[in-house]
Amino acid sequence: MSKHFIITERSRGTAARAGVIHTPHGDIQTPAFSPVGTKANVKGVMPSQLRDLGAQIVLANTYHLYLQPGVDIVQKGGGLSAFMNWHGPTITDSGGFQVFSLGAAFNRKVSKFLKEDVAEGGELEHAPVIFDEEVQSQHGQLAIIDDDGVTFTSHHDGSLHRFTPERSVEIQHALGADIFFAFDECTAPTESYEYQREAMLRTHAWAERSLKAHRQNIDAREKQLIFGIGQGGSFDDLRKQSARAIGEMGFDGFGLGGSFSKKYGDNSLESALKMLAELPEDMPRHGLGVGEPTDVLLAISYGVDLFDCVAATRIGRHGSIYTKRGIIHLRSAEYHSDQSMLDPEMIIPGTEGFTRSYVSHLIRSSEMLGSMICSLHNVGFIVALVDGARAAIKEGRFEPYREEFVNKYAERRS
RNA sequence: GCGUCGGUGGCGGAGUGGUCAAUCGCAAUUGACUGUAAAUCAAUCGCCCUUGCGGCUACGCAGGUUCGAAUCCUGCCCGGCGCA
Repeated sequence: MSKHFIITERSRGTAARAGVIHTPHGDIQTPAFSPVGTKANVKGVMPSQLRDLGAQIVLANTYHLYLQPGVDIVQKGGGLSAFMNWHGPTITDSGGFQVFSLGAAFNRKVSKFLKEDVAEGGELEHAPVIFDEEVQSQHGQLAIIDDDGVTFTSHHDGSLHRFTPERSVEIQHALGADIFFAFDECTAPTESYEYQREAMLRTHAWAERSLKAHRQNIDAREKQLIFGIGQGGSFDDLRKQSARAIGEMGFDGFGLGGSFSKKYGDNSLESALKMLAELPEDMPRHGLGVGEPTDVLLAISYGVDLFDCVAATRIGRHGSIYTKRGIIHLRSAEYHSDQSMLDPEMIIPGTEGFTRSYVSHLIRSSEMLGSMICSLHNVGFIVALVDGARAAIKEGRFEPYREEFVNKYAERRS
């Protein structure tokens, strides 16, 4: 069925597999990690460096590029890949996650109309806004969901916009990534069963519409792959139901939807991963936002082929790096005069020769080079980790590879 | 030497009779960050302990006024500026 994805090796004892995805911009050896370049750039890392690290794909975001610089600019630049001078395979996320992160579906908070939204006559002056107490202190406001789509205000200028599945697909066609996602509604694992089910069903309906919109564009369907996203939160039956529904629609691939932040508990990822067993075997699976080292290996063991995650660049920018013995915070006094190499056990191309003391100084003094070095290291670390997993799968030793890494990674915590 | 302004926590700088261990910023310390509204955010930041709307010592130094002073008065020390 799907000529674009071929599984070449399977791991014994786990669902891990290695394969290759064919795209117009080149083949992707899977499993593969995609650094996140939300606004058509991986923060602090040059495309040439990404290539040196062995990164094969970059993921960008529909919501952000739509608002800035605008789809037409990206299009005139030759499409996402050329525009950002990457020239390799790219993925775009649909904007569905923003529906969530902008506050809307956060923590089952009741949406309410703010006073300012209502004019004297009692009529809405502009779109109502979802109000969320948890994010209120940091951010203002946000987006509102209905069955047809999402209305939101730009975080740049407050202007009003609306995304529907059709609109998201249209924008993603214009951006021109090799792989893109159907518009979905992401939820927190802490949502109630009722809401989780509602959001899942809405996501399925949006998936159908996204797929239809994609198929209607004869040009785009030749060049781009569309992945449908499964949801269901922390409920096994919903997860399975969602996987089956999305798996049967005829998508080119599957996106594991959700938010797996630690604040939702340690098991939210693993319970969601079980849904993958319900999918057609030869369907490529993408773990959306899965990127902590041990999570990546866990996901691979469940048959995930692609990943993207902001963590590598975000924690790097904030001065933390992955090591085989866990995350370390370079800002810490512990490393202020530590003359050892950044990570003696994992030397990433481009970071050779930098000492912990030096990078600690850069971070402490807010020099951007510090953030760049740490980001580069972290992206390289995850790419290498996944490369290692791929090699291990091919050699039939994925489980020992994973076990060794996980054990060592946890050492430091005690 | 005279005049004048000023001396507050690691630094900068509020406070100008009471609820001040002292707003705030920086630095420091620790932590968070998983489809990026994040080069962001949070906590701690005089000493002691049984960590409590607890005890103690603090606002250049020494006295004084007052129920009560970082805040008012006197003297001294130090610094900036001006005049000699």
